Amino acid sequence: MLLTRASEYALLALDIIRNAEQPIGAEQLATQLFIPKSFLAKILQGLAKAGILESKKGAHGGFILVKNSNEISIASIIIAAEGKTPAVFDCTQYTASCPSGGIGSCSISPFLNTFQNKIDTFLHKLTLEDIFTS
Amino acid sequence: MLLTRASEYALLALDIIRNAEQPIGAEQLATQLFIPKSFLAKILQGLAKAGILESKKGAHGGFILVKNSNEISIASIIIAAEGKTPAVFDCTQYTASCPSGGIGSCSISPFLNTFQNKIDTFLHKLTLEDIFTS
DNA sequence: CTATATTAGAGTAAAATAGTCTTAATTATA
DNA sequence: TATAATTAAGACTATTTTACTCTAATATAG
Repeated sequence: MLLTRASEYALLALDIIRNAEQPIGAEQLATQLFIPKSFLAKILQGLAKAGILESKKGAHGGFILVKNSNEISIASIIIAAEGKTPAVFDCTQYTASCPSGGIGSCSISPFLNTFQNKIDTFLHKLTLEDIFTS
Repeated sequence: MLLTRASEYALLALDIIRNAEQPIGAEQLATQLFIPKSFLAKILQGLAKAGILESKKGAHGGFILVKNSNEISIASIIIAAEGKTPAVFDCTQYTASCPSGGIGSCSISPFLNTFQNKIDTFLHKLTLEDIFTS
């Protein structure tokens, strides 16, 4: 699979956060979504580090959006949630055993690159607003 | 990652097979590509079952293409190699714990479906000939 | 008949996924 | 200022997937 549960949870949580007026805590989000709190908390931390969310500590703290929904790309959300760009196939992971001489020089690299670019472009053009207002 | 090594090896092997006149054995392909023979053999079996390759047993046996390169979609190759369609995110895998009431009814399903369709379409339109003659 | 191949299926080691748990830091409010 | 609420950080763990291997059976050219 291209995406893991981290992206799923991130997007589900952001849909709630974007419609809220006040900061929402990890616990409330987790309860509302029926997902594990501590795992969600980790994901929200990542979104905050990426500058997508602002976190407020202490009583009545929680998370709020930093920008408008239409200024947040789905790509940035997924990259923050996954910790990396979602890859079609990552040759660099197998550096030591690349059948071809060097990374990116085998017969299937052109296809892999084209495919990856399609995905990157799709995700960068889409915003948080786009995917929920269909 | 969307694809695993099975797809990588399948495509690399098919590039060699399509340029050959005679059946090529799993061993020769594995040697030529510097990849494990028994693993490749398994993948080639899958391609044969899918009707992409014809396998010939016994001495001087091996694998040959059943159709022309431009009649074999990349989708069919990848599905045969992976044993399933490459999925963006497979909700059905988590049936028991779907936060939303039912599969396909949560707030991110429209996005997931659109994304998946983009990928499916891309892979179905591409043929084995396309990806090597660029 | 025999050497050469694929076929089928079980088994396995390493890595990734999907979490948990604990301790520390911060802050609103009584 | 004490305290309850809340995020932050990092180590730890169970389960699943990936990427294989191995063995025995089957088929076939010569």
